[in-house]
Amino acid sequence: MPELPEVETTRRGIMPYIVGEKVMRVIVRNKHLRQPVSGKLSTELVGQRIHDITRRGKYLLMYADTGSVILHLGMSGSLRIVSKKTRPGKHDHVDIIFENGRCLRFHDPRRFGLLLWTRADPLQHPLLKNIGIEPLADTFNGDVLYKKSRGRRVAIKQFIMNAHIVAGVGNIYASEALFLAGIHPLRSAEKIARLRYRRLAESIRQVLHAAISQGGTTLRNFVSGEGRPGYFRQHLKVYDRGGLPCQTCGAPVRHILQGQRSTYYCTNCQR
DNA sequence: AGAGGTACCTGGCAGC
DNA sequence: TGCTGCCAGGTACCTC
Repeated sequence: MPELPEVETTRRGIMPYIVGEKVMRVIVRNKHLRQPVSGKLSTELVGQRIHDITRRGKYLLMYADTGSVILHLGMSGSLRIVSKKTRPGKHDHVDIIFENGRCLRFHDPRRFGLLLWTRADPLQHPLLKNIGIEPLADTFNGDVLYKKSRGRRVAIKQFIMNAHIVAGVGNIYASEALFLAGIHPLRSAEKIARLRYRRLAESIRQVLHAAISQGGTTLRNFVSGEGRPGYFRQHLKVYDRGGLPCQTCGAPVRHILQGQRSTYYCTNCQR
């Protein structure tokens, strides 16, 4: 479900309700996520205040008094702010309940998500310390991509979806950014010139910013922290548009599989 | 080191 | 209606 724009939308949606608030109780109904939810999450987090929520790639970091919660939504996860009296549904695995009566509810049917408690710097956690550059940071540009791509024979789409290269670009926005940049998704990363990487970096930033401004993309079931769907779906140029005419040239959008993931592109506009 | 495949898990939908 | 197979927004880990 969530790529960078959806995670960022979630972050912005939940922050006003829980930053500065004190945790009263943690309920873990199902601890079997990507890694088991540690009992320390409940024992240590209770009584602490949340000071800030940041994002690194697709990870959310909730900073509390003596440690942090590392949270990932996986393929199907979402976070909602509900009243603590709201009945939990089938896949509502974890609740973090605050003094103000609000509840941060983690919902994840496929359970590829993650909730960890750490007392150390979360950015130094093994899952996070090797994540690549933030595409929305000032330091991200085509030259960075160009340098990292030398000697990389993988297809460019898989290259930009590699979280150790760029953080947060998932399957939807990889296809979209390549379309905007006019680059064929099967092209080998090492065979793309510096100038084209500059255009690609700009396209990645552009599509991520645009998606965030629309509250992300809802294909099936993404909802923000406040329960709203994302409205970027109607702005998608190629993703999930297989067989439909390219909005630039009219040729049918092609759908292929790359590393078991769907890729969409225009054979005419992307070279 | 890089690349490719596999595993984790549930639900929805198309096709029979 | 019900079964089967495939697909889905992610990523870590294994092998070669």
